[in-house]
Parts: sequence; C-alpha cells; structure tokens
Amino acid sequence: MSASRPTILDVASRAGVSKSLVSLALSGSPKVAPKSRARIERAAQELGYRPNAAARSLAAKKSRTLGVLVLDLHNPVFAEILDGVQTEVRQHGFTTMLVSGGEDPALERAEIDTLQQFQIEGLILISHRLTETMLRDIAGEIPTVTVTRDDIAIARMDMVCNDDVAGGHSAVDHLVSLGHQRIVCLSGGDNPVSHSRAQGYSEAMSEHGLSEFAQIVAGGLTDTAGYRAAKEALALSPTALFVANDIGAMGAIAAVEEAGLDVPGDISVIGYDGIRLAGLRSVNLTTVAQPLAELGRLAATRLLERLEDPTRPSQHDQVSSQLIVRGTTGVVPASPTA
Amino acid sequence: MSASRPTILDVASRAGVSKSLVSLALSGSPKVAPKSRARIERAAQELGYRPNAAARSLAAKKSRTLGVLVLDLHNPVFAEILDGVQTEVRQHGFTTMLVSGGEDPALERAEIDTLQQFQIEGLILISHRLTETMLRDIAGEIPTVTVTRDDIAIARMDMVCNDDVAGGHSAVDHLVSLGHQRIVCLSGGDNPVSHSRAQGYSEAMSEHGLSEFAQIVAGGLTDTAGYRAAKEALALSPTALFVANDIGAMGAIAAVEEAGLDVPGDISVIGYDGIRLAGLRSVNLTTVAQPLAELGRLAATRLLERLEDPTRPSQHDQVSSQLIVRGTTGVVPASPTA
DNA sequence: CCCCTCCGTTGGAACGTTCCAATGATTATG
DNA sequence: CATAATCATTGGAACGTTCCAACGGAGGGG
Repeated sequence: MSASRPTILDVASRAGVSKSLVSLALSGSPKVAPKSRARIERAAQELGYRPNAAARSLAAKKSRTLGVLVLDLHNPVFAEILDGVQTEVRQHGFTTMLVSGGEDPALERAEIDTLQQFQIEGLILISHRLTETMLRDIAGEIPTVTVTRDDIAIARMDMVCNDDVAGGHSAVDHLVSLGHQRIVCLSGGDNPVSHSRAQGYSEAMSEHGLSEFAQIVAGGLTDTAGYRAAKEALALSPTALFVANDIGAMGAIAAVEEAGLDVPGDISVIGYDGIRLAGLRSVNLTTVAQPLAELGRLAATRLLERLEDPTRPSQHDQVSSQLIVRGTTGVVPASPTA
Repeated sequence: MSASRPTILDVASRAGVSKSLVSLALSGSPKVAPKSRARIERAAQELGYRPNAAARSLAAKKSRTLGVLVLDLHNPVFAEILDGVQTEVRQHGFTTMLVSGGEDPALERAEIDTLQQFQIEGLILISHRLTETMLRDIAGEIPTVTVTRDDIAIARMDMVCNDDVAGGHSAVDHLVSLGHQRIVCLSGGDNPVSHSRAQGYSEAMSEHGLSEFAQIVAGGLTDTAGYRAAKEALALSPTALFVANDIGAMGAIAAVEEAGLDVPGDISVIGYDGIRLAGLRSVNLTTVAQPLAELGRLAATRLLERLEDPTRPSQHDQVSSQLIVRGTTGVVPASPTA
C-alpha cells in the first residue's frame, strides 16, 4: 500500500522550504544557498524523488526530448547510427524517443504523430519513407533533420548525408581495377539513398566506358530483397555485383553460392554501409563504409544547434565513405561465367 | 510565426461546445450525441489538433505508455522480440518507449529512471543486467516483466522465458547424433540466459557419458566475444562448438575458418536464438531457435494483464525452442583435429 | 540610523488535459 | 400535468511542475 510517488511538495516539506526553491535547486540554479541546496538534495534522495516529466514538460513548455525515427530496427546499420545520436544527445541533457517505421509512409506518419504527442522538441529522421508533403508538414511544425536523405530541400530543415554518389563511384572503381566489366548493380529500391548509389554506379560505369554493361536490377534493403535481386541478376551473367547495402549483399552472396558459384572466384560482391557485421571474418564483405556513428553524431549536433536558433538557414552536411576491401571481391575470372 | 499548437480549447470553441465535451468525444465516450461528435471531429481535423500527451498523462495519472529496455540494439535478436512486443502493445492502444542498456547495470538503472520520469505504466526488461536489488526496487515501484531471465523471482513480477536448459540439451543431442564427442561450449558470459544454456549443455554431456569432454569457455554475447572464445577453444581441439547465441556463433565460425579449418568439415558449430540472419544461405547456421516474436508478444500480454490486476500472483511462462539444422553442423570427421 | 541593493526565498498563476458533480433539456412514467 | 428518469453537456478542481513578480532580511553607504 505504498503511497504514490513523492512530488516536489513532499521534498519541499521534508526539507522545510518552498516548492519553488526545490524546483530551483534541482534545476541547478546558482541562486540557491548552498545550505538549502544540500538539505533539498538530501530530502530528495531520501524520498527517492523523481521528477514527473509530464508535469515538467507541461509547465516548461519544453520536454528536453528528441524523437528519432529509424527505418528498420532489424538492420544493424541503424543501431550504429543511433550510437552516435545517443552519445551526442545525452551530453546535452536531452533524452531520446525511438520509433521504427517500415515500408509504409502512412505508418511512419503515425509514429511521428505519437512522438509529437509527447512534445518532442526536435526530430531526427533516419532513412525515412515519408512523402514530400508529409515531410513539409512535419518540418513546418518541428525542427527536423534527415539522415541519409537529401532529395528534398526544405527551409529550416537540416540534412546530413553520406556522399553516396561518390560511394557508388568508388565501388565501381574498385571492381574495374580488378578487371571487372560485367558489373551489375542491385539497387535498394525506390528511395533516395539507393538512387544516389545507383547514380554513382551509372556515372562511373560510363566514365570507364562500360555503359553497355551497366544494368540495374531493382531490389530492396533487406536480406531477402538482396537474395531475390541477385537471383534475377544471375541471368545477366555478371562477374561482379554492387549491392546497395551490406545486409542486401549478404543475401546476394547467399543467392550466388546457392547457384553453385563461388564468391569471389566466379562473382565478386561489394556491399555498402560498413556495418560491423560485415567485418566478421565469416562474412568478410568488401564494402563502401559510411562513418555511421559520425552520421548520427552530426545529425544530433545540427538538431541541437537548430533548437538554439530555429530560424537559421538549412545546413547540408556531407560526410564521405571509405572503401574497405575484404574477401568478397577478387580479380575477374579468366572467362565469363555462363 | 505560426501560433502554437492548438489545444482542446481551440477545438471546443471552433465546434461551439465545452472543452469537457471535446475530451469526452475524443476519448470515444458513448454518451456524446452523434451530431456533436461529428462537429468536434471535424473541428479537430481542421485545426490539426493533436492531444498533448504530457497534459493527458498528468491529468489522467496514466500515460498509456510502456517502457522497454533491451540489452543491445546491435543484436538483431532484440529487434525480433520487439516486433512481438509492438504488435501486441499497439492493439491495446498503448505506446512503447525504448531504451537500450549495455553492459553496465548502473547505466541500465539510469535508463529506467528516465523511463520512469515519463510515467510509464509498466516495464518490459529484455535480457537486462540489473542486480537483484535494483530489480526488486524497480519491480516494487512499477509492474514489470522480464524476458529471458528467470533467476530472480519477485512477487508481482512476471517472467517469460525460453526453456534454455532444454535448448542446451537439444544442441548437444544433435551434435552427439552426428558422432561428436569433443563438444566445447562457448558460454555467453555471466548472465542467467547463458548459465541455463551452459547448464543444459553440461547435463546433456553427462547424460551421454561425455562428462570427461565437457568444457566451457567463457565468452560473451557479441560477435567479437564469440570470435575470441572460439580462438581459445581451438586449443582444446574440439570437433564441435556449441555457442551461446547466433551472433557469437558467427564470430566463432570466423575464428575457426581463420585457423584454416572448415565448418562443418573439421568443426561443427551450432548457435542459439534463431535470428533471421542465421537463416541466410551465406550464413546458414544450425541453431536452437527460440520463438522470438512469441516471446515478445507474451511479455506484452502478461504486462497488460498485470496492469488490469496489479496484485495477481507472478506468472512464469516458458516457451520452448526448436532445433533448426542447417549447414554448419555435420558428421564428426574421421580423425580428431590437431 | 535610514535607505538602497542584493540575495535567497516565496506564493500564485499557468501549462493542457481528465474527471467529477452538477446542470439543463428531453423523454418516460404514474 | 407533475414528477421521475435519462440523456447530453458543462464548469471547476486537480494533476506536478516551471516561471514570474514580489517579499523579507542582511549588509553597505550616506
């Protein structure tokens, strides 16, 4: 039959001061006498007082909470970006509320709605699916920064991205340097990131005079999508596959091996993202690595800056990825497969 | 210069009714006249009204929000359990707040503190690291259910677990049926789940008369931990490794292959969890699969039930895992490695 | 010794909602 | 036709906090 949670008034009466002073002391105001502060802190401690975030955010009109939307918790790439976000956000005394969307824009919109009900002060969208209209609505209501999406520019909304076009280039460059020509791109589907990566691929292919071999197979960002796309791509008898993300690449490798072909003996596979998992020796995937934690950290920084000055002009940060050569790419086989 | 978010009063005046009636209508009370309800809904719609969760939870003294703590977002096993939690929770009109802990109990405690400030009504702890004292404190304050941890029984706290001892058994049974004797267990470190799995291993080994070969190498639940433990285990010249979780098993395979040995030609590896990733053909891991989504769904159900009746006796659900034979286990090689 | 300043402290209003007791309007009952 | 019962609606209190204007007391300057 424990009484309900102690409030600031309980602390006040126990410390023999007013609720206002407790509020002041607990928020670290400098104008509280050291003696009172000590008494208040002790009282709070003894009672196991924990502030009520709801009341606080109601009264202060600010929640000190940021919302984060990620595409898909199953893909470790988001966990790694989140690490960066969390670290930065915590240092500034903010909390984070995490939701995950999925393929459906409407569902993502609903998730953000929930976030907004909690009076989040800002929003980080990591690889979202929202339509432009939705995005405009949201960015109009609340400071927003998008991560890995730079196709929609909106005033007062910041973007932090990896240079995916350049990343696509470097994947192709690497494969070409190994003698590959029949390089097929398994795209990540109809989203900005995948478009940029595919665009980098196309550009690089024509720069290398390989336009005639340039082929893009529509896929997705999941393991099974990579698997299916690879199955389809095999009909084109490629010597190398550039897959839009690491998890998809793992699926693609499965498809290749299942067809009785060796990676990289018969077909080289290169992924994109640079998730830790790809570095595991049993996976050992060659990949275009984004600085994932840095991406997250930067997004958080920009958002916090915008909270300070909501009207400042949009910032567009671009980080660059780095090729990591591991075991799934090798020199082109003597004669083409098939 | 947009005015601040519309409140229930704005909706009320636009619909020409009192705030109370708006509140009633929006919460779906049956005693609102259909005509008023329509007017109110239209007004809310037009204004883009979104309830303020802070105010709501303050007034109603309930937040309709559950807290979820997971060990490590990098491990996809948690994403899969979360799927189950989310589905169930949503159906009951609750929202979920997610935080991730880590190796440090104190940090986990702090995360839960944050959760509590948001007035969560219940707590789901998935594979936590809290000490018994902390856990008791928490469970005393708030309805709690633990997932994959059943070593600490606390009144009014529910537990949902997989039968990990049985799971350990079935892993060993499978390996023994393939002729293995020198089976080494790479434990997941000092936590209840790993203990149970190791216990199942030990029991099964002695049941099969293989006690003399039973060896447990201390590891952890991450890929690198599995990698390191496997390196160490190789000195024991095993023919098979039972690894405490799938991600760890992937690390272990890497170590084995790096040592120039073949999986399963020289050494068989079996994991535990049944994450989707393990099913990928390029991974193709034999594993003891837990019904992950079901675990999450059950946890949510039990928690919601307890919210209805906080004093009901503790429930302890146990689901059972299922062996999935894939490509990383095979018959024991003719002569032992070494 | 008085007044001013400054510091530490205080009570009250406000935040946006829910809930309750009370109201007025309408319909049913005797 | 009066009264009871039902129905839809309402105003006000409450939730736990922050913020502001105002307060009293201590100390310093004139």
